[in-house]
Amino acid sequence: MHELFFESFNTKVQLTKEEELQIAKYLTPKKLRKKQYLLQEGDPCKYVAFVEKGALRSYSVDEKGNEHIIQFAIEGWTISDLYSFLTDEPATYNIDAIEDSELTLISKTAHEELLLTMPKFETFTRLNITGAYVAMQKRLTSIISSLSEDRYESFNAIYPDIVQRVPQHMIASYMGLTPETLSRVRKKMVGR
Amino acid sequence: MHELFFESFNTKVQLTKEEELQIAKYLTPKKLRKKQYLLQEGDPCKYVAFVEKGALRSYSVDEKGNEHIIQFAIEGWTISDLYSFLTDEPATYNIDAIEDSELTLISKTAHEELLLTMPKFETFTRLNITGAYVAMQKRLTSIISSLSEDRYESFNAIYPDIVQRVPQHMIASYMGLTPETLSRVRKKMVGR
DNA sequence: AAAAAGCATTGACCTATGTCAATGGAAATC
DNA sequence: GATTTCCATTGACATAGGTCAATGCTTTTT
Repeated sequence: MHELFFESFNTKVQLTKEEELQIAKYLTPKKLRKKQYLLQEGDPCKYVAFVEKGALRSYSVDEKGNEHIIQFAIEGWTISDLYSFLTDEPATYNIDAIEDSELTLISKTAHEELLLTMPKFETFTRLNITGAYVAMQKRLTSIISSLSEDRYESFNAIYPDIVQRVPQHMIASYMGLTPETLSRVRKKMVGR
Repeated sequence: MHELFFESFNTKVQLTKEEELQIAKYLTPKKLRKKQYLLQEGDPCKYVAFVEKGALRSYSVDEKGNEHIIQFAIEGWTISDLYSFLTDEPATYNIDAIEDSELTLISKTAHEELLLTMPKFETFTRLNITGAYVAMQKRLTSIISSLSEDRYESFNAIYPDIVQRVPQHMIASYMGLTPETLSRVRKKMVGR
């Protein structure tokens, strides 16, 4: 239990066995079946979830009922509605499982206590959020400056595993395109 | 010197006078004239800059020579090419001054030493990056799910000061639109 | 095994945004 | 104060992407 979580932790900040045990007390394992929600829009987000196994997505739903995928998370990734988690405001995103999944949950109180008592946890958190920030900035840059064709190509190059595991219309949603448009973009690319 | 920097620091993490003096040793003031570069694409990003006065932008330039603004930074904000700063890779963004500006710079070595020696600096850094992450996620969400008209309206509501100070074509660039399109969007909005 | 649901593709058509060029005014520079 | 540069706007036209509807295939459910 929590194997991958600690593996990931140790590659960023090295822990002793005692520290691992100390942190483990604050962690909750959770299994989620495909399509089950971890979080629904309007509820406060109570957890940060680390994916041990499976795949999840966070997404918003607009007035017309269209879903817009904000983030995918597969093994080794973290997912949450961070704004809601930090402020206790109602979540603006939904999070659900794309595949049957196993998670390591960190509750808000656990998160706060760990930050106060374990400097290494704060470092781990800082490195995680920094990495997420840099990744998101790259995504933003490509959205405002690249053609959809190039964006799909680079998504394929960076996340081939996600392309394999996730239905194409979700990739389209993540890219801010309709499924039809992504289908046509792909068709155009085959030629070359 | 560094007044605003410490004011901002203290609202996030309270410092003693001694700690302020300790940190101040690592800070460098810098003035930048309008249009001067703080960073040019290709150079390694050596600083994180806190804006004491003035306004800056970071932007990328695509193959066609079009500029795409990634971020604005006015008084109290921080700007950098974080990926380049952390990895020493060549910067992919340019940063320049939109107005004559005064900055507080933190060099890479200063940043590293402060993180190692001052837990409060790590907390400050973590809170900053977390806030920046949440803000950027909101921007991303609105780009992939809102009409340009709504996006401009909400940009106006959130950053009225930037709209006042920055030429409209830069707002367009930030929104991923051409100046012509933003001009038309605005025209359509006047009616209502 | 049969039925239902989910998914990718395609066509016809529509809308938003981009491109290019011209204009006039404002601001910066000399 | 004159000149130049920068900037926002507008028109005509081109293109990317969205919408709606139909089809056939695959996966899931019963």
